[in-house]
Amino acid sequence: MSVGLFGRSVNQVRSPRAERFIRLIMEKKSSVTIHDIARELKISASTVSRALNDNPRISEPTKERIRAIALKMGYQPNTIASNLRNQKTNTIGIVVPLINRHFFSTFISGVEEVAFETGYNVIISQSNDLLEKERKIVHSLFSNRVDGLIISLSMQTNEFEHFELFTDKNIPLVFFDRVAPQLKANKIIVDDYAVGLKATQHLIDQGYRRIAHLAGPTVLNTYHDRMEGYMAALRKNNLPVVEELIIYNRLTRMDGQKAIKQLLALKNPPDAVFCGNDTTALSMVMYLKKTGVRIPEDFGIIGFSNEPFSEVVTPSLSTLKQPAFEMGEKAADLLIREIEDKHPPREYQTITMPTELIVRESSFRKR
Amino acid sequence: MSVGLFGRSVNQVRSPRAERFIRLIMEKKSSVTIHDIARELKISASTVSRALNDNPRISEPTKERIRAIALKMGYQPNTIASNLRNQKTNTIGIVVPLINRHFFSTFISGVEEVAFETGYNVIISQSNDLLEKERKIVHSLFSNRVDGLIISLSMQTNEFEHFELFTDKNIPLVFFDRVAPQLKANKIIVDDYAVGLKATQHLIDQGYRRIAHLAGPTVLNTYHDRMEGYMAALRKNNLPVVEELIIYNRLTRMDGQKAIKQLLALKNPPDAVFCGNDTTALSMVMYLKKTGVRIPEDFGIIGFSNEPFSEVVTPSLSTLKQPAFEMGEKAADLLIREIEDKHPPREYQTITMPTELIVRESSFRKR
DNA sequence: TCAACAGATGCAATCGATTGCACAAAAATT
DNA sequence: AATTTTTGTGCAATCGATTGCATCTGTTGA
Repeated sequence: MSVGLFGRSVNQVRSPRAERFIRLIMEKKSSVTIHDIARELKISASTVSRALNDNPRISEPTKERIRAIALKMGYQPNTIASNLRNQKTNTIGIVVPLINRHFFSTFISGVEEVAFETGYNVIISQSNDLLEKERKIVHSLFSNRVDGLIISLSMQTNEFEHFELFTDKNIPLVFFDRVAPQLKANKIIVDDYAVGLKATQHLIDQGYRRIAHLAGPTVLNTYHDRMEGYMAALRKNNLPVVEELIIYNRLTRMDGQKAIKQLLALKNPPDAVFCGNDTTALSMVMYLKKTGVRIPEDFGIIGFSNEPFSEVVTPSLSTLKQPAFEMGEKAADLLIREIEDKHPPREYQTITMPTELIVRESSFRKR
Repeated sequence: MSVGLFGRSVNQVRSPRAERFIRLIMEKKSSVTIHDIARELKISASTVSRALNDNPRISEPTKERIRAIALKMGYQPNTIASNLRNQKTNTIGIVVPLINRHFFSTFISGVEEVAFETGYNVIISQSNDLLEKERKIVHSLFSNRVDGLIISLSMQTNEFEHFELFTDKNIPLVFFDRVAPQLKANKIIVDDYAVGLKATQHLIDQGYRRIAHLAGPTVLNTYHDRMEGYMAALRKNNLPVVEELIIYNRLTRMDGQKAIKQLLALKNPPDAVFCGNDTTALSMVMYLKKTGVRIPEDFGIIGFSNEPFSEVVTPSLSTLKQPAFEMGEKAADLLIREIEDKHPPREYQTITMPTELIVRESSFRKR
């Protein structure tokens, strides 16, 4: 019996070791583990683990020996194993509608920078503005046990059940840009109402009197609030809010062109427009140039978000700048802070970032 | 003794369960595991695992019961545990110099799309063009046991030891855009020599005769090859290669402005320039407009990479388009194929993607 | 009636790092 | 000299999913 047990124990120890050995020598395929180091130094894996984590319970000379051998053997810790044991992945997930949009990629860049400094990895996914894809991604990121999630909703998102995976388990969640008011969670936004107000007031200050607005889907807070701001500015200046001067669409380039045609076709057309983004503002500029309307003399335009092209078109585009990079930094900061301060019961913050009115040629006519 | 042992065994078994139970009920903090499902159905975890993986060894009725309960209990698999056991993470790493550059973010978008379809996650990092950060990232991605890596080198990268982590263990690696010729690995590039040739030939065809070139750091293949192409085109047309007409710098906006000033200050200045990127081409256009030089009549300009702004500046910028999105798709495809076809001994591919000459106003003067 | 076999399920080890507890040796205290 | 305290290590369980092998039940065929 005793022999049997011994035999088995040899089996347990030897056979996998032998296999590992073969793999190591023959294919160089496997990696060095703390057990390999332990065996080499005839000590236990616990000690190796503690030494490499600089645990005070291990003596300095032992630590030295272990570190030296670890380096020599080319040891690289297996983060997966560590993650499993620690129930922590040091990874945060980001979901954006589309990675290659300037605002989003700049935002991500900000997140990544803070995350890297703090020792976090970033897993990025794009929802392509599809609810179904967003759902899958959120599930997948949960299964990958990200420590927290930063997300801007897809255009289609109108229910939020998939986020309960996170909220139920108290996994930190930060929404940004496109958020839903009913969600109890942290949010990073800009004051879109103020954006609408500032943009419209600027046009009024420049002497435009019949101002149109091209809005995105107003189920999204960001477009809704901007429109409210636009209307508030008109009222404040005793200008009428005219139904036919407000157009709703998805703010693509084509949408911009369609909208400007539609506006100019009115029997009483506008003399300026506040566009929901720079893309549509740009397509209007192009169209107006082609048709010989003078900007800003006959027609004023202001966009939103300060795309890279806005500064360099002719005429250059007035717009409002959102601090994308800083928003990313802030989001990462907020999220990581919450991941690491586990104790205090959650209370949700909404951080409003400043926007900056950038006046360029497309709306600047001195009186 | 026996009581002692029993006591201990109770401790081992009960105490964690009890703790889990408390967490589950009180804080809803923990997750459902296959063991929870197993206990619920009074079967073993193995069976649950097999059922959820649709293993034929489990009978259909049992599978049904397990699936139903799993759904009801809100089971979400723990990918970490699975990864550890399977020695596979279904994750690929991407390293780019800067995420928020149009070419890179579009490339990433392409990678992400293919990865998502194939069931892979993507971890993204930016090197900020710093070798030291690139090293850290590569180590970190290795420790996270990514199944493969896609990378464009930082501007500083002049040694490649850190990639041995991957090559030694036969972990697939794809370089793109900025690659090093000495690396034995898969590569996705554009034919930069052809780029230089096409751009320069186009300027010549438009009647420009004294053509300058603004090049990036020629240690990088991409800039080197482009310059070679430029020189080849001149020679082919019996035009002299003039030392002082070739300027090397890092291709920032400022660099572009400095370069055009320097060129115009020559006693025999050029009448056209082929810029290493659109950014510098743009800053030249801006400068020339300001100083009253007519484009394209007096001076021709062509850039590279077709940035979003290139189409919309006045005059619009001639350039060459690299298929960023398609390159990303291709890279992901190549990488994943290699991850999954483990058997065939590696042979390295270099895939050259087509570029497209886009002629716009900045270089188009019909004769 | 019993061996041979197929089908369904369970046991226990495994992936690699971490950690509470136990324990031995050395140092400090009385 | 005897006892307590400190210091340094090791043992074995744990995280959750997977899987080779063993086991059990029921069926088929000789």
